[in-house]
Amino acid sequence: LKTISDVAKLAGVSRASVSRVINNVPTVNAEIRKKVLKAMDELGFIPNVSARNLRIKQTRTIAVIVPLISNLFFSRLVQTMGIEAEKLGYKLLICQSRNIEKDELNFLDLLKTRQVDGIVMASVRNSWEKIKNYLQYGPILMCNECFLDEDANIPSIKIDHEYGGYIAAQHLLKLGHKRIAFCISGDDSRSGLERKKGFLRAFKEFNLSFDESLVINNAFDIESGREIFYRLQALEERPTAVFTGSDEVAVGLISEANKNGVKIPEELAVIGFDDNPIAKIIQPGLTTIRQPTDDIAKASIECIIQILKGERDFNDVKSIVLPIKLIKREST
Amino acid sequence: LKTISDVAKLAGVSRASVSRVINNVPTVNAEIRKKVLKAMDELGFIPNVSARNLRIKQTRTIAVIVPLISNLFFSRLVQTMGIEAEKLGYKLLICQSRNIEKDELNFLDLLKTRQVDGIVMASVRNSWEKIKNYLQYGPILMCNECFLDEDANIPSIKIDHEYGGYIAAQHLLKLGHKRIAFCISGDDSRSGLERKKGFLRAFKEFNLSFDESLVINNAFDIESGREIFYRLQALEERPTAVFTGSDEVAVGLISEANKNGVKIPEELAVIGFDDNPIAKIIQPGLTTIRQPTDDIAKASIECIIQILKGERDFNDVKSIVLPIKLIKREST
DNA sequence: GTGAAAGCGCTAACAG
DNA sequence: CTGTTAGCGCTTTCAC
Repeated sequence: LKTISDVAKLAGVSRASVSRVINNVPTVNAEIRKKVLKAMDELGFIPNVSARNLRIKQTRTIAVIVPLISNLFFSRLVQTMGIEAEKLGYKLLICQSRNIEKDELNFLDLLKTRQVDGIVMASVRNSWEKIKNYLQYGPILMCNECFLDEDANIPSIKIDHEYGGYIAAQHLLKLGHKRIAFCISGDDSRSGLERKKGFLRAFKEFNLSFDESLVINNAFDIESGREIFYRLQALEERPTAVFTGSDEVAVGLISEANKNGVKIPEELAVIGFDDNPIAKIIQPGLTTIRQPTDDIAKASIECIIQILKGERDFNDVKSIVLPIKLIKREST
Repeated sequence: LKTISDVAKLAGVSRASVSRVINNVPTVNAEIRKKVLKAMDELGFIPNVSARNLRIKQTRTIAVIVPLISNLFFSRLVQTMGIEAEKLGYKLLICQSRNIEKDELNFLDLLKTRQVDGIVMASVRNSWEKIKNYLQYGPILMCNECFLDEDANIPSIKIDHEYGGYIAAQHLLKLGHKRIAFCISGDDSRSGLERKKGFLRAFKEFNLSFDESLVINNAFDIESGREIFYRLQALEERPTAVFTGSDEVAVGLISEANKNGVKIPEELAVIGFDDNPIAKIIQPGLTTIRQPTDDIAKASIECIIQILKGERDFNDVKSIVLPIKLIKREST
């Protein structure tokens, strides 16, 4: 494998000149550029990126932390992030924390060890206390997640989860539902708690009280949706509607309802979150809250790259909130 | 940010000793180890991985090339690969080629530029001629894909696509279908062509001829499944069954059939491929060919890492074929 | 505009 | 078992 010195020797110039040609420094004599290019071509020279990284103290790589990538929302989010990063000349390293705090910290260590230039957290399990220690090593951006701590001071690109919970509840309450189950992905996820706040706000506006026993944790995939159906059926006082927090959970739940002859929405109304393609596939079509997934992904990547390039100051970015809306289909 | 020299100075030992402690070299005096550890801790020392990579000429990173990650099959594949790589101490860089030849080559360049140690190709668009030039820079493994060229000599972990096409066709032919549409993901994908071979073999066994006008290209997601439904409906001589090549396509197609009152399987039988969770969600349940996605992913990662560690010789690995099977549900 | 030289932070012979 | 030494391949002042 050839190095910059081999090229310099063959072209009869200095290594510095070769480096300048590689990096498209404009003030290089056309003659030299030509000779260098020719030599590079002849030798099949390819610059060694590790060496370059060491020297410039950058990797042009950013990490994104998600729980698991096969989740429909996250796979789409990460797909768009990857394409966007690529476009801007960066690599995206996808890190699956599986909601394990320890793993999440290990991925944050990528910043310390200089393996990535910045991190986008599309999922957080650790406390703000823990996370903030990493900020000294590079920029961290929250993507659709948040800290409940008042003093958490970190830029975030997200939707208004509180409002999402609010419009979901409002929609169901307007339809006359009074007992509504509320699902949270993961165990007390923060965005889930935000949504719950909005949910409760709607109940308050309707002068109704929410039965806390109807909160269901760890609802994150099709399989958990199936289980939740049976759990709800087993209740003495069954709810007449359920907010699932994700389309995947909704779809699992509806599928099981269909199998058991429970009519949706007559016997149980279902509202999802995200608006994935499966929301249109299931029968009946799923009413849901649409998230602008691609916009969230693009904005996150653009933002962190701007910060890395110094085009934007980390402390100036506060919170960017993207719009959501209710998509009415047949499940409510 | 502290370096190994800072630690050495504080601990009163040489940089080499610090390095040995970092790398858990066993032959280090306990006393020295303790002093070094203490110094590292005091200084908050974190080794710089770029420097290490440069020195050892490795990155402990492998790349996997897929078309797009939000596809249900690939997101699951890559999820498992990521977890497996992590377990074995490697990072997985996910590269989305979007089926663009140029992009695929750009990702292969990661090998040349020493940014990754090896590559797993879960998708190939370029010719064997092009790909083989990259083998001199590091190991490349095919994952569920293949080259049609006779002389292509490269290890691959995959299912028997030919057999998959065969059992799908056989199942439908046994049910009495004679006109069956055949979908291929992408445009002449290689695994798709393999499947078609098996498809034709079954026709031959039944002494039937296959109508080439029933081949449909570029079938890869839910949306294309929808379109295919209408395309099939528009035909003069409609097929009575369709092999979609993926569950996503099948589900899009069935969804549209339901909407239009076309009875599945009475008016149109549908068979998918993969056996994703959505196969059980759609109504009627989707008959499909189950791929051992997780096994494929694990075997691929294990294999390439063994090669990288020198525990296995690149040229000894031939082809590893994993079993598939027909899952009968209600759509056929 | 170009080259010489220093050094990014780490590891691995080698000698002791 | 430990320290000295010599780079890995590249970029970037700083003179010229």
